[in-house]
Amino acid sequence: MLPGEGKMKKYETKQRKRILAVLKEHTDQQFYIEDLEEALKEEGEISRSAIYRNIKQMVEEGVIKKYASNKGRKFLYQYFENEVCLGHIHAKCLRCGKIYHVDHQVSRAISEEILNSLHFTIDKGESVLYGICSECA
Amino acid sequence: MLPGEGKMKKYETKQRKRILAVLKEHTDQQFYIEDLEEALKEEGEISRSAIYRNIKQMVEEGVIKKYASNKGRKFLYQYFENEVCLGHIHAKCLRCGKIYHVDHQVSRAISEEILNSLHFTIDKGESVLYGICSECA
DNA sequence: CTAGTTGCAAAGAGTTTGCATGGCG
DNA sequence: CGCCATGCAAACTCTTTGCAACTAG
Repeated sequence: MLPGEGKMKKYETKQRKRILAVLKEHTDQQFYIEDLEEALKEEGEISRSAIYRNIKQMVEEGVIKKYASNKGRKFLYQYFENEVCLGHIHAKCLRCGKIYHVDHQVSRAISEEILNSLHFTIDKGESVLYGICSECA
Repeated sequence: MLPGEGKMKKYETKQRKRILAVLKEHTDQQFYIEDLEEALKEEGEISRSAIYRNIKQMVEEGVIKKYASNKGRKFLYQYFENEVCLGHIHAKCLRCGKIYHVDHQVSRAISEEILNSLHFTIDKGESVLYGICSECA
C-alpha cells in the first residue's frame, strides 16, 4: 500500500471477515449500512458501530468505495476490485441499482472526448453515470 | 408545468426571492445550505427552516437541482437552467467545485457510446463526471 | 381577510464517539 | 498478555416538522 492511502487494518476479526464477505459476494451492488446489517443478521448480528468502523477502515484502505446517494442522506458502499475497476467509468441503474463497468476502451474514449472539448481530466473512479440498464428498460 | 412534477409555489416572499437570487448569481456553483445561509446573512438572516423549505420547494418545481456530496452528509444545490442544462452531462471539478457543461454534441456522443457498448440509457441530468478542470490542473 | 410562509424550538435520521469488556495475535 | 476491536448508549450533525405569529395577494 502506498503511503498516505490510509492505515492498514491490524486485526482480522470475525466481524470484519463477514462484512467483507458480503460485499465481495455482490461486487455489482452498492450497499447501505442497513442492507449490510440485514444481510449479516442471518449468521448473528454485528453491532452498528462495528459495521461503521470496519466500513470506514476499508474505505481508507481502498478495499471498498463510498458513494453518496441522491435520495436520502445515507451512503452507499461497494467492494472495489482494483484490477477490474481502475480505469473504468461506472454506470448505475436508477431502477435496479446494479453497477455496470463501462468497457475500458469506451471509458478511455469518453475521457478523451471530455479532455478535448473542455480540457477537463476525468477521475474515472469517482465518476458514475446514471440511467436505465437493458434489463430494466 | 407537467402534472406530477411537484407543486408550484404560491407566494413570492422576500426570503424566496433572495435565496433564488443567490443561486442565480452563481449558476456554475453548487451550494451547501450553510453556504446559502452565509451568503444571505449580509442582507439580514433567513431562518434555516425557511431556507430548507424554499429549497425543497424549488427542487420539486425543477428550478434547482439537488446533488449528494461524496464527502460529508450534506446536500448540494444548484440553479438549474432548463434550456441550458437539459441534455447536457455535467462535469464537476473536485478541486474548485465549479460545474462545467459538457457540450451537447459530446454529451450525445457519450450517451450513444454507452448505449452501444452496454445497452444502458444514460439520464444526462443525473450524471455528473468528476475530475480536475483546466484552471485547476 | 385567509391561506401560505416564517422563525423558533423540538423531533428525526444517520453517523460518530467514549468507555468498559472481549478477542486476535 | 497487550493492543486493538466490539457493543452499548450517548453525543453529534444535518434535515424535517409542529405551531403560533406574520405577510403576500
